[in-house]
Amino acid sequence: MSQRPSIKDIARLAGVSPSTVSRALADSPRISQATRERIRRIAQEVGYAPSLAARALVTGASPVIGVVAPSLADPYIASVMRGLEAASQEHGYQRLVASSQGDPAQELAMVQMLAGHNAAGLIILSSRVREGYTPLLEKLAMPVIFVNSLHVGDRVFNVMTDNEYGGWLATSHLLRMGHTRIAYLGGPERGRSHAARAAGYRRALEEAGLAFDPAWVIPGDGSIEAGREALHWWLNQPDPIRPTAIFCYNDLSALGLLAEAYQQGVAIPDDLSIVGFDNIPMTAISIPPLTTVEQRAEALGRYAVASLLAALATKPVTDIILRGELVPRASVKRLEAHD
Amino acid sequence: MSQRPSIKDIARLAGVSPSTVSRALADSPRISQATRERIRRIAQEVGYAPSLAARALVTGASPVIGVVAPSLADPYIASVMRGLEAASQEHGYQRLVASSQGDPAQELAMVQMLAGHNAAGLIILSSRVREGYTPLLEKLAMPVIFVNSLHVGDRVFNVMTDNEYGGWLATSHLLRMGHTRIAYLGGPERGRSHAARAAGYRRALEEAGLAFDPAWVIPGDGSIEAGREALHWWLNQPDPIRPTAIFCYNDLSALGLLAEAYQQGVAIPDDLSIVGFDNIPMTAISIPPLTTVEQRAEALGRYAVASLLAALATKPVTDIILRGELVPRASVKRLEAHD
DNA sequence: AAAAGTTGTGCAAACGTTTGCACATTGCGG
DNA sequence: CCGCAATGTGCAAACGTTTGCACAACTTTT
Repeated sequence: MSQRPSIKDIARLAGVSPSTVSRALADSPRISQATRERIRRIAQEVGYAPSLAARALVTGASPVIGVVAPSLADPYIASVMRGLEAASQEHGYQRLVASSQGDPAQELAMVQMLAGHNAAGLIILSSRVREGYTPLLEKLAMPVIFVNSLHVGDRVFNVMTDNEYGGWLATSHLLRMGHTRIAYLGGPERGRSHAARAAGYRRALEEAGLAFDPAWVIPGDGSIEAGREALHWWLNQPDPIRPTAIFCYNDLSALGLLAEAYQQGVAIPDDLSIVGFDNIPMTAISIPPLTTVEQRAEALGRYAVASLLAALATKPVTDIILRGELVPRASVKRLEAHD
Repeated sequence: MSQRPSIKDIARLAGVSPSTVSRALADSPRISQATRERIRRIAQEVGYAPSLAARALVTGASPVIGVVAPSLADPYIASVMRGLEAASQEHGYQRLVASSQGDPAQELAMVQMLAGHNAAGLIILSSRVREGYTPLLEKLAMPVIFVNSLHVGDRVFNVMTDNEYGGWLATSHLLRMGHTRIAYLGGPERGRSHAARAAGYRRALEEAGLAFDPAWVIPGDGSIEAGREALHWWLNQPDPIRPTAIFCYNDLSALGLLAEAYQQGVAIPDDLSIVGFDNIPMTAISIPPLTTVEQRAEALGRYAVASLLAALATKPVTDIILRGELVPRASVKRLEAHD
């Protein structure tokens, strides 16, 4: 048996027509119990696996969900993937995963490719494409779910973390703990999440009657390295007006900051308080454990699949916005009220 | 344009036959320059994207590599993925990724499914299936590369870390640093890597004239939690003969051990020395930075793709074994030689 | 005992490509 | 002016499924 067995081979062995085999395997009610079982048994014996390509061709859709992510190395993405993974598995869908390396052009190319696979639908994580999606999305015959970006279109839906709220939450927490000089370590410039978290940071400050100072928005890209550099930025600030706290775009850079602080002899949280974002697994075991904003990444993934499935069933779908909670740990110090 | 345009639509618009369109798009030399360009232009205009399902059906293979991994949440797997990702992208292959949640039965099911997609080949990471692959592999019409497990078959090849050597390396390092009471925190029981690392651990001990004591192989599964529990195991050992060092199956559990030690007031490395395995990014920023064995995960991924491509081109392929190096950091203390 | 329904099966078309082969047109040498 | 190669294009089969329709063999109703 050098070639994979096809439905015809089974038909020959069972002495029936290919259509009967197809129906027997698909549990059609028009097939007698006896035939069904005989065919099933033979299929089992020869190790039959249906050609999904052929099936996709005739039915016009295959049971795969196309997933595009900017990177697979990011633990936050990994968590979303887990949610996607679990939820899609439960519904018998597989995933075709492509990563765009954070490059908008690549992202568009990946989407084109996945479309060519007759994917049932697309899930796009943290898109780096801002404009320029619309013409492409219109050509796509399948529904598209964006996770943590915001796009509009005919069969386009969104599932997101309320990043503005998250940024506000983190900053408010620092304010409540008595901090007034709070910096923000930013994320990837083109990402929407970064802009929203920054906006929440700004709103919290202004609500507290504090001025927003663009000089205290530290450029970064969400990497460990960016966190290390942020610590040096901090060290270079003139002492009296130095920030007492930094809210970081994500946990990864917060962790980098923590590590560098340890090496440079800066005590966290005594000299400097830190808040992260995402609540990745590592934050629970960092030293000190990191105060952060839960982002419910796994839930994000599950909701994305749920929305896609609903769209496929042409049920009504609405955009979903998830609010995380603050996870207070040990990287923030309560400051005395000075008077 | 509600439906995706097909080759026939283009043919009609260009006033030629579908076959001519196919050839023009495939750069066949039998098509005149003029026709080729006209067809190209039209295809561009209508936003034509070929149906990969149809192509797969007739050519019998599609440009996707099936990848099976036990989990996507593991940073070591993430690194291998990055290598796979980059290398396959470079050669125009896409990846269909499925995760088996560490369950052998699921793993087999995933392989079946990927076969149904006419994948060009399969790459299987850290397989949890020991026997029982052979009948399936024989039916598969495509080459299969196993990463960090060991299977044999007609078009089956292996790319692995020399885990036995790695285990030996880690243990030898501890011995060289003066430790004689060394425990091993194990990994997933069914995984081959665990067995090999344990074997290396044992060999190093025996070469040094020390007895291997099965009671000092702490059961674990490579999770952060397993590391935490290992610390409590250590605390429960009677003091005079307590191990002075633990070699951990992977960095993740070593990191968990570190965190728990910090919480319980156990000083690393003063009270206890730790060596991990994998050299995941986090080890560089843990406190203290973790001594570990580099596993060259990204290289593993690249080599896997390279082997697969070679097998597809029916070039000779040999199994590849990668040796990592010890990455000495600060989690191991040098013990005085007691004369 | 004929008509009508029920049950199980097969035929053939369709999905969008690729590709071996045949055909038509052109230009060339003899 | 005929034959022949070279060049460009089309026809039709094939890939492995699914599915609407037709049909045969029974079973039930009248």
